[in-house]
Amino acid sequence: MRIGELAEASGVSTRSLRYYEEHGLIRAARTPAGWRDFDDSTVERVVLIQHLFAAGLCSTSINELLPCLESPPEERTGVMEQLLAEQLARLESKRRDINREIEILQALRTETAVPTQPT
Amino acid sequence: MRIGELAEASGVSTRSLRYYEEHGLIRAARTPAGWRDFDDSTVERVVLIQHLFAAGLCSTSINELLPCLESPPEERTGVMEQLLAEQLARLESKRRDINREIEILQALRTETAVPTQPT
DNA sequence: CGTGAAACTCACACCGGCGTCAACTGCAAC
DNA sequence: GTTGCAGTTGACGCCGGTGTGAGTTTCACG
Repeated sequence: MRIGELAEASGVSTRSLRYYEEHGLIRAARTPAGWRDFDDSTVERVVLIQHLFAAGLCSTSINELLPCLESPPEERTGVMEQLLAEQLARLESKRRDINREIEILQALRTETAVPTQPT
Repeated sequence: MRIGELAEASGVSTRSLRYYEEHGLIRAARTPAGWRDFDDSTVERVVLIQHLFAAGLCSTSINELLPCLESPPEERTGVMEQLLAEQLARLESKRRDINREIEILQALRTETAVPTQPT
C-alpha cells in the first residue's frame, strides 16, 4: 500500500510516516520508481506506535521496544523483558510524579497564600 | 539578595532565574548599578515555580496561577478558583492518559505479538 | 591601582516530533 | 501532450525552558 493509503488508514500524516521510516520504526519496500510500498500490517503497527508516543516514549525507546513486542511473550529474552519493564517503570514513575504534583496543587488551593512579590 | 545567592538557595540556574524574571514570574529590584536585587521570599516562590513546571504547566499558565495563589483561599475570586480548577483538571486528565497507556503497555507485555515487519 | 569573581545583556543552540514549502518525478485520465 | 494529483528528497521553522559563550561593567579585596 502507498503512503497516502497508510496515512488515511492509520490517521497519521504522511510526514510522520516518512519520519517513522527514517528512524527505523516502520519499513517500506520501494517500487521501481522509488515509491514506498507498505505492508498491510503496517497500519496496525503505526497505531501501536502512536500509542507509545502518546505514552511519552521517544522514538529511540520505541525502536528498542518494538522488536521485543514482535516475539510472543513466552519466547522473549530476559533483555526484552527488561526493556519492557523499564518503560513500564518509567511510566509508573511519571504517574507518581503527577500524583505528587496534583497533591501539591490541591494543597496550595486550600491552604495558605504564597508570599506576594514586592513592587 | 543577588542572583547567585538565589540560584544557590533555590537550586535553579541563574539563566532560568533571568528567564523567570523576563516572563514576569518573579520580580527583582535593581541596584543603582543595574544588578538584580531579590527579596528573600523569592526563594520559596522559585521552588514553587519549579513544582509547577514539573507538573507540566507552561510559564504562561504559571503566570496566571501565581496571582491566584497569592490571595488566601477565602478571598479568591471566582475567576481565580476557575483557573486553579482548570489546571487541576488538566493534571487529572493527564493522569488518566498515563493510566490508560500503562494498561496498554501491560497488555502488550502479556498478550499477543505484534506483526513483524517484512524485510 | 590591579585582579578576579560575579554580575550584566545579547544571541545562538538544543531537543523531537511534525508542519510546511520548494523543486522535481511518476503515472493515470482526458 | 498536458493536466493534475500523489509521490519523492531536502530543508527550515516551531515550541519553551535552558545551556552556553562573547563582550562588557561592578565591586570587594590585596
